[in-house]
Amino acid sequence: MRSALKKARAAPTSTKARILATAEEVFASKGFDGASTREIAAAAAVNISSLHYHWESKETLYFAVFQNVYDRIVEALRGTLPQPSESRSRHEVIEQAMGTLFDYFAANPTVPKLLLRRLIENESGHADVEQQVLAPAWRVFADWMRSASDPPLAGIDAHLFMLTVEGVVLLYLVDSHHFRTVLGGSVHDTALRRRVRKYLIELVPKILQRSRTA
Amino acid sequence: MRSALKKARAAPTSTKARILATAEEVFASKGFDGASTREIAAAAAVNISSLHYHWESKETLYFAVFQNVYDRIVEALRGTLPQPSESRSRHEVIEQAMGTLFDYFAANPTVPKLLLRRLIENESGHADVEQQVLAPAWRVFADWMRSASDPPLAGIDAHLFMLTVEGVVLLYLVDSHHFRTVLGGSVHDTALRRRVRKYLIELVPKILQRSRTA
DNA sequence: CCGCGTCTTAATCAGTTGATTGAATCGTCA
DNA sequence: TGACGATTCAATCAACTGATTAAGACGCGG
Repeated sequence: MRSALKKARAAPTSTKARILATAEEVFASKGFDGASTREIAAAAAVNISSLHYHWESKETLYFAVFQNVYDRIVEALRGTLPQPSESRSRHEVIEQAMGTLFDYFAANPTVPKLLLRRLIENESGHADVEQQVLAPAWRVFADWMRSASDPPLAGIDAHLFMLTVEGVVLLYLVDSHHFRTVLGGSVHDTALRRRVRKYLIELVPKILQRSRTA
Repeated sequence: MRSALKKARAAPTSTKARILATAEEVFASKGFDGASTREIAAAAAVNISSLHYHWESKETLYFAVFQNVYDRIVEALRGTLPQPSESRSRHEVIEQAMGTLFDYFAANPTVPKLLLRRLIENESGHADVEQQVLAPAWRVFADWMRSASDPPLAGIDAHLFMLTVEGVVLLYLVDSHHFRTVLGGSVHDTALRRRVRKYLIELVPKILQRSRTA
């Protein structure tokens, strides 16, 4: 698991960055309640006091992890987000966004796990993190979708579409035993990953089609 | 939250059943690590000793909850599962299964939360529960899909299709703050639920279409 | 060399956790 | 009445939790 992280991003230099990266891994695999500060510190080869030196509490560290994750997602998606003066075709934009999202999640296996975890947590107290970082990028895309007036985008509910895409990509990259059983292998195996990636990208135009019965 | 449960199934009579139902709610909203046996017992208005009288440990209770949930899902889906001598059209079967699944999850809000939680947990130790209860029903459907040789099902990867359906339905019914923000309301509001339900059912034939670029 | 930010060490705090004990109580069925 | 399963009660156990304290050590720029 350490190797996957190294491949995805540069090894953290400072102690603070190393704790943050380790906390991301532990929180992703065990959740907030399942992970203990002592375990995180131990996994990062760092004293617990160092952890509390940089962050006020476990909760602070937890949301620092998410802040960091969201920043990286937005950065990864920045190139694919449509600009006001945009020449690419809709299909190009959407397929590229889907592909980028998929590749990023595949290269950073902790991210889909964390996002899915956050999706189930229901304390609305800390919704700010998503609101401030993720929502703006999301809104750009939704506005762009709505403004495209000719088929095949017209008549499609932008909200439902994007939640579907978001959800499907997320789900396929949570490498659970259930998915491994059904798919007959890990999504992080090269061959299978390519197949799933192709499937998901080809899924987008299908979803965007008008319903025949509507 | 208690009212939704009452609507979905009859109020549990025995103490054991009441503990099980309460544990399902608490585990669904707080997860295994986040829930304490004391809290479950208190919520069920029962002494902790009663809990340990019926179940050996917290973990035993946890998987008893899942055993129960899986049984109910299979039972709810039983009527929609295609029989060997089946006269209904493919579209009918699939749309009915999708609708049934959606309605059951909507009426039992704890279920999608639990399933999604279980999807992230990565200790493969207790995969047996799913293997024994859920996998058989799943296999019936997959075999049936594969055996349907004429379009529009031919050429579609049954595994990827079913995981997609499974995932999308699950995700839409986890009533997270994120989804509430994006959708502008709870999925458990009647009007919105109807819209999402229609969208999802109409999604199925789209997904099943052959890719134009394939 | 001094000072400052970083980090370590070790000890300790009160609270919660899952689990167990042994005795007492309740209802019901024979 | 008696026996038995179900349930309660109060107390206790060791282990772990997040967090804090105070003292010291390291390295680096001024």
